[in-house]
Amino acid sequence: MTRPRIVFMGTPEFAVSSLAALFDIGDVVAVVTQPDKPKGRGQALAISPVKAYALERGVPVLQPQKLRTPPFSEELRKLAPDVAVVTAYGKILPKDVLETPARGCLNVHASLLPRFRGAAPIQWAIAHGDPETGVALMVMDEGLDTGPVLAEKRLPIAPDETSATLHDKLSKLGGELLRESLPAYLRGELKPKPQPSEGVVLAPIIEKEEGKLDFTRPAVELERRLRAFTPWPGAFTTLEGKLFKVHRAKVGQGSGAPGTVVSAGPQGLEVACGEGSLVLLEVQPEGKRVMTAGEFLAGRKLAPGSRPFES
RNA sequence: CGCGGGGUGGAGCAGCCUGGUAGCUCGUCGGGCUCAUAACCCGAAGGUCGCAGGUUCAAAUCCUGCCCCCGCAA
Repeated sequence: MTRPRIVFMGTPEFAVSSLAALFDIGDVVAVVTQPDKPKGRGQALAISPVKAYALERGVPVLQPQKLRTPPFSEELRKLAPDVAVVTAYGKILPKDVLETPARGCLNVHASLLPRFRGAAPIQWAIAHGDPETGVALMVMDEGLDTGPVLAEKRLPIAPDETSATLHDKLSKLGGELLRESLPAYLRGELKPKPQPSEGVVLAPIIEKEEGKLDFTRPAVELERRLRAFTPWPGAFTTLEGKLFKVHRAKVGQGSGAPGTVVSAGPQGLEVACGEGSLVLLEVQPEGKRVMTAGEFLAGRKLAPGSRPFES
């Protein structure tokens, strides 16, 4: 076929490399992204990373408030797309939208389906302690990440992986997956393969509360969650009523009543957990910059046996 | 004008309210002790207290403006 007409839908940084890949595959006739929203300390209106990139490439940008009223599918139909590619758009697509592109809507999802269906697959893959994850290209249906899979690429999860690092790797991998598989799909060479009914795990959107450190849990779990929820919402507790963030920690062998300080020194601030202990390495008191546990302890003595955290 | 915390020797903090000798825990340098150690002892260097004005006999401390860092929120 001639160069396919592609409509891209996506919003955050993660989606940018997918969009970039599409320019090598066909004509990107429009980019759909979430409306501009106030962001940052000054509450200035910010455009999405996808919009910024689209503007750079001179592609028309659509930012519908709603996909149903007025019917977004009408606008989409006028673009006569051969296919729509969706990467982290942030909204459920209604049926009439899914049916508008001639070859359907494809989704780049950041997990090995059917594991981690949902909004936060990267985070949950780390939180679950999975040894590997990946990206999947699937044909969208009306369910939540339930469509048949066309192709996937795998990636090991490093022991010190955070969602920040994994996010970048998978984003890039998503672009590669599109370059390799989308042309083949458009030529009719890829067969959608229904997801197995076994092994389904949901990856619900992360709430701020998820980052709260519960020292009654095993240290291994807390350490994984810390990495999973970096950079957002992070791992935190409170110290004298003020927010106390933990940016880096490792599992230790100490023991004691959950939440008590096992040891405090240049090597870290060791806190007893339900199982084992968590050695806090980099922390950040509210209003302060990130600092090592040693630096923090130089100005704030925490005696072993005390229980300063009020989470 | 979205809310809030903070800028004090190299690091982290106290002092500011109730102006008048710049303190603490580390680090650094020199010396000592020890089989040894994140140890301990002795001594030393190092600060225009973010910047600019103002009030005052006197400002880290009170007042005004500006710069920078950070938390919340999104």
